[in-house]
Amino acid sequence: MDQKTTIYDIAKALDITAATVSRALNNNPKISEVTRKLVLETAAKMNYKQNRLAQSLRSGKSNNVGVIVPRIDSNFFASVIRGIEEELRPEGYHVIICQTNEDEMRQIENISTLLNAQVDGILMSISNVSEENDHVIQNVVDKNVPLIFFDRKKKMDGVSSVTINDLEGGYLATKNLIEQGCKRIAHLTGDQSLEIYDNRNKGYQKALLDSGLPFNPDYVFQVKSNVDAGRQAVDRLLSLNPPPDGIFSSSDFAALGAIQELKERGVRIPEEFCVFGFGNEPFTRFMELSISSVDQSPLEMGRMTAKVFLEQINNTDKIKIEKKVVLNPELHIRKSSSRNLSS
Amino acid sequence: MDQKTTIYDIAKALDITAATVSRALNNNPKISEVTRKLVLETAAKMNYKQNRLAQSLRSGKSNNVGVIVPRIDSNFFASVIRGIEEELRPEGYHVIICQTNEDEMRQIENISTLLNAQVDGILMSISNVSEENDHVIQNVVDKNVPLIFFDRKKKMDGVSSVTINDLEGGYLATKNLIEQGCKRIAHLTGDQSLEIYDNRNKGYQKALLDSGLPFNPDYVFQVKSNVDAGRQAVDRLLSLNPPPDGIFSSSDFAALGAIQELKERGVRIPEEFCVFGFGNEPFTRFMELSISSVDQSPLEMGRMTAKVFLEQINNTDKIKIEKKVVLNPELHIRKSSSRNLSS
DNA sequence: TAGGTTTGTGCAATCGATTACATAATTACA
DNA sequence: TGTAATTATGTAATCGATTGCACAAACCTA
Repeated sequence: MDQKTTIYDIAKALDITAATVSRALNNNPKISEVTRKLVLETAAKMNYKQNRLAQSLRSGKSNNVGVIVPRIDSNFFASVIRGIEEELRPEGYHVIICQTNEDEMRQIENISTLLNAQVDGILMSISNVSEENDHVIQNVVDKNVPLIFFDRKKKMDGVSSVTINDLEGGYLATKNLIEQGCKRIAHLTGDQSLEIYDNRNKGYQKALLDSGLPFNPDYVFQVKSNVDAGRQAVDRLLSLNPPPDGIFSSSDFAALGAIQELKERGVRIPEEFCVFGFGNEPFTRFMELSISSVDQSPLEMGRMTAKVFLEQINNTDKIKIEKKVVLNPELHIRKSSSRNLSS
Repeated sequence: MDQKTTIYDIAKALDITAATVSRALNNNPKISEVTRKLVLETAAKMNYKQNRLAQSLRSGKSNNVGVIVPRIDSNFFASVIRGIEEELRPEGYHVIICQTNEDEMRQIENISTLLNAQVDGILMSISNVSEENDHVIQNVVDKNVPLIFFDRKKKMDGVSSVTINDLEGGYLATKNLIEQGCKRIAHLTGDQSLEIYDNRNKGYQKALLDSGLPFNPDYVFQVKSNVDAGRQAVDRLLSLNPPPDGIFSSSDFAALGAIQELKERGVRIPEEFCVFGFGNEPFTRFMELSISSVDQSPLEMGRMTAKVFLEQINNTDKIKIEKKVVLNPELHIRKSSSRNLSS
């Protein structure tokens, strides 16, 4: 009853061979119109569904692509995945999701099981950079399985990547704060082993330098990307002498925490203190005191990542393409950094 | 160079047959310890990776599970998927993501391609209810492919589902508004063909009834789940005579829009007007005027959906299990519906 | 030492679809 | 009418792993 009909069943029904059925179904020009029609009709009648597994085994293409992210329940990653899925579905690919939870072992496991599953490519945002990881990732490259990094990448020969210009994002956000009149801008950064945070930090420093403002290392805190971390950072920042009058946070969540803490302490935003976040999380624009933030165009990033993969998989040359796409960050300037400047 | 080593390669290297290699790798007790060790060592040396496609074709199990959602970039669905992935990964399953974008044709397409790909099960939140869809979904059941609905389900024999008690959620939220002293509570609902909205609506009406408050059809609007829809609804609600003094919205986004519009019109929340949302989106607790909302425990829903699938797939009896899991909604009462009651 | 077990491997089919090559049937053309 | 060209289909191998059955060797047991 839940028997699946195969081309053999169709063949038997029509007293022909499976080869003919296969050819008819694949529009092979060598098949007569009569037979083709007969096969198609019978296939429909018998409710035939192609078995992709068999096809994949034969062709060596699974039509599956693995996507590895730290977690899926973050607006950013979910949006990237949406972009990837929308771009790959029309091309006949299925998207397999793997989460690492920022755990190195899981990342290694995921890569390994994806390779076992014969995925046609791996699109990933790395969680961790370590020797062992390097080894496994290099393995993917050696196996000639297209690998594309997005957002959180890793410097590797022969690996394409799609990122945003984090340095520019950090630069522009900081510049905005400076233009608003902030003189002592603090920075909340993240795990420095990840390029994204390092680059945002560099952008921040470059902006200070370009504007002739001093760089004060005491104003830079490495925090987790959550609300509490932002609150705690403010707690410590306000105890400094002099305290800062602005924050560029690499995380919207930390920026929110900072704002909450500042408000509780009676600091007026943006009049006395400006805040700029990063990530353009939905809540940043929903707040009554909306939060300025750098948009990473995750949807576009996902689409682009998928496109780079498609280019790579359809590339028949023996020369490997190494493509580095860098998207431009976009500033969303909102109330948290908008003083009414009259000058 | 990117040649993949197969069990035949290992067999050749050791001058034995592939059958023996396969058995050794699968810890078949009929293999001598000497051979087993030799095979394992050689496999490691040759960097052998099992080809899951071949294995799947033979066994008829792909170890892939398809998850169909309207969209992935929503906090709710992303969290459910997180739960599903975390529960299924340890069991050796991969999760394939499909989005329908609420488009019926795409839903049909997705189901179809997932079946072609020989997934071991389909977990879905339906986008649409139509004749054609019924047909395709029934097809899944007939093929004996485990099918589980989550959140947005459909009444179908033999299909398990995991939902929350939406009626109870609507009831409790409305009750809360009543307890706060609201006398004329409006309701923003969604597509009535979806059970979830219908049930929340029913819960709302039941709460009114139980409390002896009149039900006024003019106070019920069907809206899209976005901010603008909430604003427009308030625009119309306030023109009624008498206008309502509270809103229970089936969507957090509409609730947010409603609040924004009310504030702009100078209506004080929660003093003059209370609002209760549904979904417990992250922003609801981040707002300065935090929004009361019904939590759907999406993570738990995802986990439970995966568990029900596992039970079903591991069930060897011929009797089909039809399991209906209903999770309890949890109220998160926040400022938007918290008057300081002294009585 | 003959006959019966046990143990470890090999043989070959199977899962379902595809395709190079072979071949039969038909048509074309001189 | 005979031969070449064309057309449509069949044969069988292949993708990689698994497994029922067969079988040889070694080990027991009376």
